[in-house]
Amino acid sequence: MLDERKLTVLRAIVDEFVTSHEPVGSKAIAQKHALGVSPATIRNDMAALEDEGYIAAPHTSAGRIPTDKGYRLFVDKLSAIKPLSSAERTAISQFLDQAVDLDDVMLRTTKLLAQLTKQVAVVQYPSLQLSRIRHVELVALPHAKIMVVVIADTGRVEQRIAELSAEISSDDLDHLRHQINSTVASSLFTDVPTLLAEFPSSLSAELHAPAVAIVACLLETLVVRPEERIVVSGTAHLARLGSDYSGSVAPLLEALEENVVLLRLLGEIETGDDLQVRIGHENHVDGLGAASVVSAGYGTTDHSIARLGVVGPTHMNYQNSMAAVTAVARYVGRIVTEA
Amino acid sequence: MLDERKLTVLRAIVDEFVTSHEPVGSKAIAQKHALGVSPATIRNDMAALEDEGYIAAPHTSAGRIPTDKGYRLFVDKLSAIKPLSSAERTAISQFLDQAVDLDDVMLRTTKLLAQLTKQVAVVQYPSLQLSRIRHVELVALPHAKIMVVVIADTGRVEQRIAELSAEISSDDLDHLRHQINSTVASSLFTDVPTLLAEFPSSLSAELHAPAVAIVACLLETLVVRPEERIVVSGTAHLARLGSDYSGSVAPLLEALEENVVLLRLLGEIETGDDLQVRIGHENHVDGLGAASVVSAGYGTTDHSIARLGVVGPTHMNYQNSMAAVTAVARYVGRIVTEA
DNA sequence: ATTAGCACTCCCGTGGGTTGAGTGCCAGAA
DNA sequence: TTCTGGCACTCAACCCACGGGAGTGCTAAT
Repeated sequence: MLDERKLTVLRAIVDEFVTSHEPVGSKAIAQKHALGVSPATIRNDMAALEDEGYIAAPHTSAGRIPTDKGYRLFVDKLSAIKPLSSAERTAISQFLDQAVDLDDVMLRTTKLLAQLTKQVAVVQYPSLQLSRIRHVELVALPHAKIMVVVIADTGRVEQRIAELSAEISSDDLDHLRHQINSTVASSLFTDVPTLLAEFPSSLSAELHAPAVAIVACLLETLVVRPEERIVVSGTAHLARLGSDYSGSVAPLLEALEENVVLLRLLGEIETGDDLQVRIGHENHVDGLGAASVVSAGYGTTDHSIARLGVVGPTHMNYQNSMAAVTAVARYVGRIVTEA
Repeated sequence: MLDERKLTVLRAIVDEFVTSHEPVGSKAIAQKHALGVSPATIRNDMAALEDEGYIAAPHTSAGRIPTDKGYRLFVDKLSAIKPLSSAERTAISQFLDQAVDLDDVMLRTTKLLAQLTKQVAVVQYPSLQLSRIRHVELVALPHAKIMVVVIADTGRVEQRIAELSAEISSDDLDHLRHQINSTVASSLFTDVPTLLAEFPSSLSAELHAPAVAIVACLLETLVVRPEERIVVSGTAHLARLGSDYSGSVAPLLEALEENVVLLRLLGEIETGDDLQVRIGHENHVDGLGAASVVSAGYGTTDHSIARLGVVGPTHMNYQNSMAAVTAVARYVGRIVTEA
């Protein structure tokens, strides 16, 4: 069906269109890509590619542009992800190593990805679902309120206010803190409900009520409604798109502000090597039919704790994006897990 | 120079242009605004307004559009800030009261402002410079590292890692924590350097080194490099602008990602009633010559701790924006200071 | 299987004519 | 003086016709 040369032609069309953003004709391919055949031959191949649905013509007398299916084949079979230069790699690690806390790591990562790819970068905070508890801190506030601070092993810090029915003594609070920490320290967030289920009953009567309130607060924060945080950067790159982007940027900007949509775009957290590319309508999000997402999980090599990626037009430079996403994910994973 | 009717004409032009985004002519004003005079009279007034620089004509046979100077006069003298409806007010307070922690308050505030004004909303976290310390927590980590967590009275939480030269015992850490807290609790962040200057020397020899490291970390976080956080929302509204916005949206999007620029846009933190409107070139930021910023401080009534506002095209609806910014600032100030 | 040639299609830029909204100015009315 | 109706003028926007050109599909020859 598709012999070697037809694939080469498809690759040429994608390459060309990605740089020029204009329909590419048979002549241009014959000249710039030195296939040793005439434009007429290319035309026949192009007709075949069009029949198969890999390319399409905006109108009769224009060149061809790749379809989603064409990009898909290109990404799967025709593009070698060339690794970044060593200069780039050292730049990445240096920039990220300057980060001073987790927020800073996340911020720097988005900035970096956006700059490397010239696209919009999206980075998810380490998921609470997959984190372990490093420490739980209880801070007494006025009016019988307790601030519950949870520190995850990834450096992520969450806090919430619990309201008690009565003031609690400093000693009792110390006791509670110690008991809670020894119960849940270094266990998975998802295991916390089980571990703390019987906890209040194990205490003396007067500590029972405050313990219930605090545990409820803890569970609310970590399990019932764990906030999946996301950082976005590089939206200015969308302004470039303007006219030669078939969709409108409005739905894209909207999607970038909706955590739920973003998480769906980034995809499920998987294990292992999971560089993922979603092209055009594969995203199944209204208004993003002309957008692609390149994403990967980060964490330890065999265990992702969150995802990051870039969002751009379907005619983006996939090799570059894939390389950058892969490299950055590796570095961030290292930083976040070793901290 | 400018009699009453000319001012009315200017107001009419601004009103009309803000809704239609198209140059407005003398006939339209005479009809829609029932001034009781003929278009010819309006034309004379318009000629005068143009001489004074309040309005301008894109080309000979088009209507007039307000200049920056025109908007300025409009905002200063011609627009009554009509308060929000009581329905809107209760909606605001209900939505904000659902917030579960400071991050949530900030996030909800931007979303709310963006929705109310249909513009880009910008909210600054309570400035560390103006906050008081509620509590300092020290958490021992593996490898002789200490996580220093600072909780401000506004609910803001900052954390940083301090590296010690040797492990420290749990008791010693408790001692340090207690000493630090009793020294700095409820004092201004800016006073912390003075308060802790002599602190390490007051300790026993073996606690001296770790105390120095921890205090250094604390100062780094709070004073030397206090991170001014900012949340932005509603960028999708920029997509609407497209053609009838004289500037490009690219520099706007860039500015929105640069904290430094954003802080400059929001303006200095002042005391008292400080609703501020910067129109077009008054922003003194390249590429934002066609953008306006409406901002206000929030906090207690006599003491702002940060600012929030909206950014939009110069032809935005100032009354609406000013009302929304004022109202939201009041509610947020209440929530943040009473927590 | 490849290629040269050729007719065909259709986007796009150009130029001219027309339209219409809006202006500026003037002369007369209030 | 101030306002108004009238009128000539300007100029962006729109329409339309036209030609150039890029690119295609088809066919016949290699």
